[in-house]
Amino acid sequence: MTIVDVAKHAGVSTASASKVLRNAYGASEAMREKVRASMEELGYRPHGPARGMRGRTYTIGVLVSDIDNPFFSLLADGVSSVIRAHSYELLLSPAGFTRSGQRNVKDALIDHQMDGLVLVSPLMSSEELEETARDIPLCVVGHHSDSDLFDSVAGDDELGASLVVDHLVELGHERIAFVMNHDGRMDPARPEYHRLAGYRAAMERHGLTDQAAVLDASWSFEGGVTAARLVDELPVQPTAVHAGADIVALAMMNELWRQERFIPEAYSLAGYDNSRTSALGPIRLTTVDQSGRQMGETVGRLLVERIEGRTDSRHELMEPTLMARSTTVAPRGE
Amino acid sequence: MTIVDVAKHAGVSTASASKVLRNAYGASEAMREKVRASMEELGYRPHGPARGMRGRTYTIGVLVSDIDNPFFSLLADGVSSVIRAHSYELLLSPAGFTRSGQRNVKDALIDHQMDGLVLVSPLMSSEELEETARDIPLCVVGHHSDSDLFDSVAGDDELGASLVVDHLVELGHERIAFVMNHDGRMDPARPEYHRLAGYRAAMERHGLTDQAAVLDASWSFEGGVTAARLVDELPVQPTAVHAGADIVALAMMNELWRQERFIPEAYSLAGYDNSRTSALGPIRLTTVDQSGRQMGETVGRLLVERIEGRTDSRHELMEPTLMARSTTVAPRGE
DNA sequence: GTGAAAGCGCTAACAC
DNA sequence: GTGTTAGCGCTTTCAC
Repeated sequence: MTIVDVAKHAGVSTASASKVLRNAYGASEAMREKVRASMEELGYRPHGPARGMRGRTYTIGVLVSDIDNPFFSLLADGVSSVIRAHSYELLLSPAGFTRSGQRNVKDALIDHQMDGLVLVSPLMSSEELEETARDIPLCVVGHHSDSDLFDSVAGDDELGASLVVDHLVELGHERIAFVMNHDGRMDPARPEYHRLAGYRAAMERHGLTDQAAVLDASWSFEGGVTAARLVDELPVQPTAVHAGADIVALAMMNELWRQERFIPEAYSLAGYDNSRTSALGPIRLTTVDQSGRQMGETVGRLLVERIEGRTDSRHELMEPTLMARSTTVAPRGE
Repeated sequence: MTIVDVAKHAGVSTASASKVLRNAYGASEAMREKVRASMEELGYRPHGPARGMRGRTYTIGVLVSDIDNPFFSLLADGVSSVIRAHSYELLLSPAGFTRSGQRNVKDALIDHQMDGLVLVSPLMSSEELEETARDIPLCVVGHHSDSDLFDSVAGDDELGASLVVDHLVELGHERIAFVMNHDGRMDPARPEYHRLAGYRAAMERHGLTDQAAVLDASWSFEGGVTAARLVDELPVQPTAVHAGADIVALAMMNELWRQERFIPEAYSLAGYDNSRTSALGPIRLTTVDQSGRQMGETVGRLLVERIEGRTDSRHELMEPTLMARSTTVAPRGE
């Protein structure tokens, strides 16, 4: 069942059938009807690789570290909903947490002639991203950039972190610690760089610079265990901790729970990401919502624009919102 | 940069270069060396669609409802690790929870000439699966089947459910309710059908048939809210509930928490899936582990075997294990 | 607005 | 073991 069969059945040339298939310019309405009817009747399905050979694959590749992240799920949904409307499909590829793994998957996606690429929080330098952008339309998520060669969509991490500090200060806290992901200390492309900056700026704005304490731990479950220990080792105990990311906060809660200590009795705790788990009854973690779905929609829109010809770059910053829940309360005795 | 360039550069025919590329039979070691060196030197990358046109795409498509499910993540990791060793790539496609959406995505995957397909808990009849299996090597996960046309990997749900009942009985429970997903009542292909059977069989084995109570609610967050209400409406309160799935148990905990009631004080509660959330400190849900990674590895192995030529079908049942945690305790006053 | 024909990069069949 | 060549299904000039 090929396009030749369809053309024969409809009594037109393959070229015309192809135009109808692609909704391309240069076919009369009558012809479109005829061809579409034949396609329907014959149950014709276009052959992906054959299309990819000459034209487009109508497929957008999305690279993520691992798929076990509720934020990615929302993001993928958002991208998917937008690009489907333009008859593109979405293909997701889990690439792991190593540079080489991500590079392999990225190359594989390019080899498969994806029409566009989405890289989510990639472990790649800005140079490598620009290199990639020369090969394929590119939109990067969660990487702050101002490159001329690709688009980016990121949360306003600075604002998000300051939202948390403002909320804690409003509750009466002064000694507020922040858990930092070491990797991003010096890299302005990373979200944690901006969250730290937002935390620092907000503390200063409230005249609390002296009360600030930054703990060094990776943003992972293991990092959360470390962070819980680091808090205890602080010379002066904070009354509140901004964990920087939900996964860290959840691990800290887990670790304290193991020691039969509880949040918010031990200290107030906030995360970042509004993961599904954070909303659950017995947890109710105060966090920051990034609206993954909306970010995904933006990504989809930017990528389709770029595939259709835009060449100048766009860099969107999305506004996060605070989700105040049960893990942040007024400090005791103050 | 095509295979023709590589062949020229290495001073061999394109056919030979192709053989080296595919690790196919019929090329001397000397030739392999030469060609590989040229590929390296020229930075040659095979063109996916061109390969898919004549031969294989070296890509396996995995269809999942949505990617926000920790079990899928482990599964994908497992599949990926096995197929990579055979130089296949994995492409994941979130297809949503509707029949039509899943069918569209499945068709798109076939159109793209995937070499094999993994369908995870598909919303498709066994007939439709057999239909699909005529088009493409197929392995289905979480669908109990004995079809001759495709392979399947599923957990031993009957055993899993009875493990939970045994555990609860051992703690001293007798009035143990089970939350059932209505959709699967009559369909022996569905996991819930077997979990219900396992629950019933175990209750009978313990002489508790009269104490059994099956509640009808969908296996979703919303279903969990309903289930919590249904438990309260039972004429005789159970001392323990097997929620059938973690998501249901978590929603039930969440709903009770809203009413300022707590697990296990209200009643003992068990889930199924060993989701990451279930292990967290403040939750510690008793559940059943399905070892998603191992299932994924099995899926990968079966699919590669089938792509390489096996034609008879395999149906693997994987043994689950009980994860006894804090939500199941001895009933009060007994 | 429509059709004929070339050719994308690769693989497989077959000849040597 | 190695090379020659046809052709996969589609898109895209370029005539008409």
